[in-house]
Amino acid sequence: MKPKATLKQIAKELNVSVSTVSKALSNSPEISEPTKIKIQEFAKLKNYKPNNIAINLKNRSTKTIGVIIPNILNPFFAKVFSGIEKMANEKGYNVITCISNESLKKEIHTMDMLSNGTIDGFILSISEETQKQQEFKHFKEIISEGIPIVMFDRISDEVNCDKVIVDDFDSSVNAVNHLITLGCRKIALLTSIDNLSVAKLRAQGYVKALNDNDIAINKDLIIRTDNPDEFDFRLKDLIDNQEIDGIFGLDEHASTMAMKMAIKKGIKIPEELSVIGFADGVWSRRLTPSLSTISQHGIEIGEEAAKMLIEKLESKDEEYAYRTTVIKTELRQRDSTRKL
Amino acid sequence: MKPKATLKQIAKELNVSVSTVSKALSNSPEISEPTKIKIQEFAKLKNYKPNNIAINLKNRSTKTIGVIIPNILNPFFAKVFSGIEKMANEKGYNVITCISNESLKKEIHTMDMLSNGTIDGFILSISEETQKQQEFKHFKEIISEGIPIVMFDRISDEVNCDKVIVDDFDSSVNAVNHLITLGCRKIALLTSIDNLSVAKLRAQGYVKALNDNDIAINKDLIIRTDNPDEFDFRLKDLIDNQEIDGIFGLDEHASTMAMKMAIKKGIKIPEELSVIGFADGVWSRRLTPSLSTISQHGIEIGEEAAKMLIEKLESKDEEYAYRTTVIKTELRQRDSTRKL
DNA sequence: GTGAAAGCGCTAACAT
DNA sequence: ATGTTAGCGCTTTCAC
Repeated sequence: MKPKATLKQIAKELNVSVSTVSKALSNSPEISEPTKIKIQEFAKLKNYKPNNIAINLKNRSTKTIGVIIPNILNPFFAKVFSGIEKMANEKGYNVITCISNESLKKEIHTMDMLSNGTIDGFILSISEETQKQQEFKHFKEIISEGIPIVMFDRISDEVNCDKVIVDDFDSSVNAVNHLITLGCRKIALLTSIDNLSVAKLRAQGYVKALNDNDIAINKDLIIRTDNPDEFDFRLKDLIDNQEIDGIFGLDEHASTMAMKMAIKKGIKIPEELSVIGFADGVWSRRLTPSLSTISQHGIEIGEEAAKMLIEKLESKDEEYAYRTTVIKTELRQRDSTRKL
Repeated sequence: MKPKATLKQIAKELNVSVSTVSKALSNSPEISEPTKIKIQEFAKLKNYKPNNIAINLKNRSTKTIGVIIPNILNPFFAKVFSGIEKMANEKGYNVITCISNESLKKEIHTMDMLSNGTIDGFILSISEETQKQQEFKHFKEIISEGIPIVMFDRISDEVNCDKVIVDDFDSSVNAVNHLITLGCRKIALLTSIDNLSVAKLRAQGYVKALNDNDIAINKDLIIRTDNPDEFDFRLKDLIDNQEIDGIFGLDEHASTMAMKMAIKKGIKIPEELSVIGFADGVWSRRLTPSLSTISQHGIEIGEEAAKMLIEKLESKDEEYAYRTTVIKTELRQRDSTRKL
């Protein structure tokens, strides 16, 4: 194992000063061609790589973004993450990733660990526990320390920062309207993530669409909980005892469990029951029948968030207004909904 | 936005020297109680956090692990990643993640970018392109620079380093034996990732199991390709024209597409056809019927890889033998295979 | 008990 | 064209 080459060593071996080496390697015109070439070749020979840590210390910037994701096993977050990583890389930034596991404590701990010079800014989606407890002090503190934050998907109006969101409300109105156009009148609203801000917005969209179409809200067709087990239990009851012709699922668990139970009961999809759900990733296509989805363009969300953060980091403006970008969803009609 | 507190500033404001502040904050017994308390309280007031970059420079260690993952949208890798992140965090390490996107060039570029002091070691799974081209020079170089690597899942025998793998061969023998026990005799072998080392091992297991049970290999029941479109095309042909009673899928695309096409053709699963596939994540449970899988314990793999790397980083032994850990898989019987 | 000084590896303003 | 110096923020040895 060769010892790592440093400017100092190279300088000594070549009998020049450290600054000469530094300048030669950065191709400064101050240095004469012959010495430049000599130094550059020697450096290559020694496999010299400038120590990034030293450069970071000097620049007081790390070109590194801290990303905090509630749960990487959720394909939506995986997509957003890959968008962030892609954009960051293009712009020459690295990405330190932490998974909050929906825990407020881990979120706070992570931000504390990284906000000491390790990263230049954060991109994050608020953990479930944080949203439940409405505890946002840690975000505000970080921002007041001059570290910019970009929030995506699960945001808080209480925190002043850049945001990238999905038009959850409009998407839902649109999706439920689509079900109604297909002839559905008894549309169930199902969610197992009711504690999240996005679920609330989506549920409001459902109400709006029904109202607009003069369809009465039937509470018996609505399951809103944040407990998957309770959800499954109530879902079974709903499928067994209620008559429905449409399902609007606010999360993947809700829509897929509903399809599974309906198929088990012998209900024909889409002939007797149309299903639309929020979902990401490749799996909705693999179901039989494939699931019609509201797709959230996670990669774009990630790219946009990274772009926003990097722009902020690289702008010298102290006065930089906070922006909120909305990424439109797309209704992907597959085989769980009838064709018009 | 408050200016960041540094030792120097605190020292000046308190009319003491930098080293006194440093010692006081690290609770050194050299400093008298009163000054210690004064300094510590003032530091807390100013929200002082020691600059990590400076500490890294001093220690010539970053407590950061570089992770390179071929594709985070694959739930297996997402699981491994979450295992790595969890263990790293417990041990006080951060994780810089890059996605190679199955590209050799990106893999090389990433390793080059990070091996300049940014990270202490790597955990990675080799990209598809790298495996195809059998190009491993960059790994060897990094190792010769003294930066340890732990490879997982997709590894190369050519590279000398710690490894964490799955017992792909044995798992396959076991899974195919299970199908045979269920009475299957015409078992299809399906894969759309045939270029990967793991697929080759899994295919060998299939052959072994058939041989052991004196079942002749029927080439018409085997699809091995690395092109999903070609796979789908050949799969349709196979389902339409061959008689099969079992399917062994080496990747998620293969098993799920096979189930989808079989259901479409009216074949009853599991009554007429049993399906087992390698798969991770929650989705195999959501299919109808739910898919019986060989589950790879991705989280454990990640945890083990992180543990290995950190042990290596923290051991002063120059002579540290390379280890290969095998994580056993588990056959999860669900509804796509008959019960005995 | 406190402080001065050196040094981690690098850059850049300022000599020579 | 090359070298000297200072400094990024911190720790640590050595003086006082």
